[in-house]
Amino acid sequence: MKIGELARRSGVKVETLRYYEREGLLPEPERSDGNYRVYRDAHAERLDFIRHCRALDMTLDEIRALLVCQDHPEHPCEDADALIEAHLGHVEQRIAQLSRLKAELEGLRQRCAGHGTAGECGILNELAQPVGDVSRGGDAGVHVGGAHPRR
Amino acid sequence: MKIGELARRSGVKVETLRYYEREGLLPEPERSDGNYRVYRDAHAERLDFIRHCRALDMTLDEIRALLVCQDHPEHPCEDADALIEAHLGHVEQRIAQLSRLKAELEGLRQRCAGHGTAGECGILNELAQPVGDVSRGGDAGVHVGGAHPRR
DNA sequence: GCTTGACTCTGTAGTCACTACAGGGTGTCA
DNA sequence: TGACACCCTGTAGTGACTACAGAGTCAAGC
Repeated sequence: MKIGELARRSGVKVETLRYYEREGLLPEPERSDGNYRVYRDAHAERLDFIRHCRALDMTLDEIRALLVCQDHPEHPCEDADALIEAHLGHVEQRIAQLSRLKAELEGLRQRCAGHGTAGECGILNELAQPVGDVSRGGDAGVHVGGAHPRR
Repeated sequence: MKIGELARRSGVKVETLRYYEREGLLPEPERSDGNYRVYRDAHAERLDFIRHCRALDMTLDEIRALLVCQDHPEHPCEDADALIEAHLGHVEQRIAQLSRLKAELEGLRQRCAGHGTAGECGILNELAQPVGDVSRGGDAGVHVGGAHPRR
């Protein structure tokens, strides 16, 4: 199948497929006479794996490491286990952090009735205070992103 | 005060201060004879505001919008309120999403005892399945990042 | 054979919020 | 005069894509 069909089947954009190939996640497929990429089912399956991992918010580096495990089924799977464990830790940390943000935002919201001037607004006045202990401090190694989309 | 002192006081790196100036978040300070930036207390206060907003995971665009509200204290503060409300929604969506990921990761972890080969590993086998309904679908406009740090 | 249009190719640049560097200038102290 | 800390501008790198320009390929219809 050509790249467009793989894209439609998998829900991954054509540009992203080429990007994954450049990044070494998808092996280079054979080429047709006209230099078009020709994918096989094995590519589609590997892509399922990658998509599944990305849906779990893993980085491409983490996925690369898991793919190495998958490519060596005779090796012990401790590395894969450790990676999932660590990633779970990151997700939990991020949830805790966002929960703290949520609490502060709810507090902020309550400070304004919504029909005064900006000068009297409790939200703006509160934000003008130096950062409290809600800060994102301690992010080191969390690797689970913030509140904004990446696409 | 010079840029280094403002950086030390605020905990924001020198390069980031210059970046905020380029981005129009911090007004251009006056310059000394030697072309050094000379900051006043008003700059430090505005920086507190920005830092506070960043700690709440707002984008620079959102912060810019809030700064406009702050710079016009005579205007009504509805825009600021709406922005906080929308941002809170994003944070809540992201928490819900990460909670789903967490549940799936915990399920994955249970599938492997951790002392077999990669070929038998329940984690790797599960990841090889196409993405279920855990996908990040519906991200549109969430703008609260994933599970990885941005610095 | 020719045209149209959908598809594909490579390569480059943009996104966000910084961060890191190169190559130079300034200020202060001994 | 030299050493050193600090500052300046400008450029490029990060991750995971996304978007585009300019060119080539392929099948269908005339």
